[in-house]
Amino acid sequence: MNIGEAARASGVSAKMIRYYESVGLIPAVGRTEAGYRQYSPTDLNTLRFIGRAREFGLSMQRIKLLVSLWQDRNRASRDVKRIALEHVADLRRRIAELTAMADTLRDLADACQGDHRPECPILEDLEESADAASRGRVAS
Amino acid sequence: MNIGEAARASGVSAKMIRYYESVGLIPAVGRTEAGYRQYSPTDLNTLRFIGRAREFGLSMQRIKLLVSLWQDRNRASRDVKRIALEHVADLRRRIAELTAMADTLRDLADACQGDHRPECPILEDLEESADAASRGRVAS
DNA sequence: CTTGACCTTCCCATAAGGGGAAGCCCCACG
DNA sequence: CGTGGGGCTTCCCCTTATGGGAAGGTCAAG
Repeated sequence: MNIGEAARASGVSAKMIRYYESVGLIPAVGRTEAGYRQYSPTDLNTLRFIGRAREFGLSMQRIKLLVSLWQDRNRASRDVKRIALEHVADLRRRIAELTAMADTLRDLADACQGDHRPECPILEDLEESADAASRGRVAS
Repeated sequence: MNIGEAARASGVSAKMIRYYESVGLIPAVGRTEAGYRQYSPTDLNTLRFIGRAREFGLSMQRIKLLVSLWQDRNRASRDVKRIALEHVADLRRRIAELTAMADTLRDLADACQGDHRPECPILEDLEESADAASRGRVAS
């Protein structure tokens, strides 16, 4: 199976398949005499696994670990679970950051008339808090 | 004021100040005969404004718009509010994505024993759902 | 045998920075 | 006066994960 067919069958672009190979996420597959990469059904499963893991937002680093565990029949589920929970913790941290941003900005926008007049609490906050924020940084 | 002092006073690194200048987010400031950039208190305010806006996760694009509105005394608060609300919407979309990832992964991890045994619903899901996901992509 | 679809590698670009080298500049201390 | 250390300049490379595209080789259908 050529890379294009593997891409269509796995949902991973040919570009990314080559990239995953280059960074060692997947082993280099066999080639035809002309140099075309050849993919087996087993290779397809790996690609689909990776594509699915990407949908969970897992980093290449963690996916690399997961793939090796996935292929190791003697793995301990403990190790898999740890990786998953680390990622969940990362996601929750990121969600908390974004939520704080959204809430504050939403509050400011609520206080903004949003009409033809120039007065706007959003700009005032960005301007005024800047002093406090920079003092905070200097002090820390 | 040299760039280093401006960086300390604004909380924006010298590296980023030069970057903001290079991408046109801030105008090129004056130079000494030796080529050193010179910053005025007004320039500092702009830098602090930008730094604060970055804390809200706003993109360079939107900050560029905000800075120009901020400096335009005849701006309409409507325009400012629109930019802020667009960003809030972006944040909420991103939050929803991350939340879905975290919830699903957390559910899978909950179902995983996390002991020495190899059985793990996390890996099984990544493996099995891959087919459905790729079929979904092919069909769409 | 040509044409077009496919494959290869290589380079470039993204957003928002960080790291660091080479070289010039400035000031203070001895 | 001079020298040393710290500050400034530009330039280049690195990051993540991905897309775009050029130049050139390959394969299969007509």
